[in-house]
Amino acid sequence: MSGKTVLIVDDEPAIREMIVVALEMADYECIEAADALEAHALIVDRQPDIVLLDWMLPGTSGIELARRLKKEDTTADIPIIMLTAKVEEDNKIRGLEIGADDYITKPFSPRELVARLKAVLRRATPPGIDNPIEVDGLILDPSSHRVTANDASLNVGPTEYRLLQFFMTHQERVYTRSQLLDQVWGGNVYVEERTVDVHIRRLRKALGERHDYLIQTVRGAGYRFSTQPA
Amino acid sequence: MSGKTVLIVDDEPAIREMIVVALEMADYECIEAADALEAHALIVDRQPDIVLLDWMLPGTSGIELARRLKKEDTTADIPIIMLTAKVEEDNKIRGLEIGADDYITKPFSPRELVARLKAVLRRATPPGIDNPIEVDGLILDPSSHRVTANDASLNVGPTEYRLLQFFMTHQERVYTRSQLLDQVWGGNVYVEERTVDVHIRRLRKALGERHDYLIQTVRGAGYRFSTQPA
DNA sequence: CCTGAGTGTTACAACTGTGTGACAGCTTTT
DNA sequence: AAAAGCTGTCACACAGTTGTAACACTCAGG
Repeated sequence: MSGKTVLIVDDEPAIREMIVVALEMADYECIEAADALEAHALIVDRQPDIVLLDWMLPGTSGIELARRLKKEDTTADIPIIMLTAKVEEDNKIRGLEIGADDYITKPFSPRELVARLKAVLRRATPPGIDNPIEVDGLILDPSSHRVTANDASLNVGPTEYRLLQFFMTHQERVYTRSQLLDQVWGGNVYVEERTVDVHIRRLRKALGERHDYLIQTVRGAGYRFSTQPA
Repeated sequence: MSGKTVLIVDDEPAIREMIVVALEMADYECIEAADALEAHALIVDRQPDIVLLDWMLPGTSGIELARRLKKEDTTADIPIIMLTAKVEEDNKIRGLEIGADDYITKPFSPRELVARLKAVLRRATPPGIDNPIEVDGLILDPSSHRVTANDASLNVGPTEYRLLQFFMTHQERVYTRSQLLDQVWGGNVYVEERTVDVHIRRLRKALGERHDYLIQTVRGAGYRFSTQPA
């Protein structure tokens, strides 16, 4: 039915096995890795649709791997769900900042896992080399690298384009300035957070009055792309 | 109190009867099925909150039914507790057992059964930070940082949002102003207790007449979030 | 009916977060 | 080499938010 491939990265064989069973029942194809290196190789090789990544790994930590994946163009679009052992607020936030698309705290039920997986896969539009996204007449077409509204091409700068693409593939969710810097600018650049504001402004301006409502400010939190007018 | 519906699937009428008695004493509504086919029909028809599923069934085995339920979207979210006759140490079997949301080995005490049931049901709707919480049409969605009623976004300020989130994850219990300051404002700020009153007022106003009954004053004690109109 | 404590409500000044335009350094195009 | 475009940062303007005080109201007990 779905046939999606899931990479499970955890050093505990028992946990991997449990997840594999749960996911195979839900008709996912599973591949496994015990450490970050093996995981990285498998990701490049097999290009899974999503990665389940344990927080604690021997050697390179899970978060380190996540950061690296998000940095490389070929892997940046693969959704990541972090598995964390304890309920750690800091970890959660750090994980999301780095680019994990969701996180689950152990212990979790297989049902919960599958539900989250589905949600993330639904949300994350596949790397869409040529998968135009359309929202309320606004069209972003990655294949032609163009943004269109009412058959008229909009003049959108490179950064604004990436920003818009990220937003359109991650709608209805708030992102902090920090998260946006990680996701759109790419993890390890040092840029002021307020810079995001400026590019948001430029993006809104480029979208015009017809569509600028899509980029919404969430005071004290960040920004959100939503079709529902705030 | 709970009124949850439990489907009991077992081919032994005596065992079903024992379970029914135990669960009805704990205020669960019970429906029964003797085989997989009957069970499947009842699940689709009655949408129970949880399924108690015997491992060994005539015809289609219990695990077969479980797999099918998890595959179909309309039933995948219903938790399953497996009843197994023997203790199987084999990893694969254990994995399958865990593939359900919990399992119990016969013989078991009624008290244990009820305890497991409660635990699974509690996990089924985790008060997780990032799952939307819904009460009487009022929805708070942390991922989009939004409060909605009747498909319309409510205008809730940052502090009111945090306050509401705390209340919705801690319903049916009174909190003093001091406790609320600790929990919502964060332990070490010096703020007058009466400030809580003002934000309660703002929150009520934001919720509107439709929902402001949820925030209840407990004279001399503090405030409470409850679905029962005081 | 009166009283005092507890709570609701409003107004407001200080504060904080965000919008906006300008600008200098850079890179790419011409 | 010049022009055009892009980027990041800043300063200032502006609007939303916050905590507090003041006053109005409610409730329980005498």
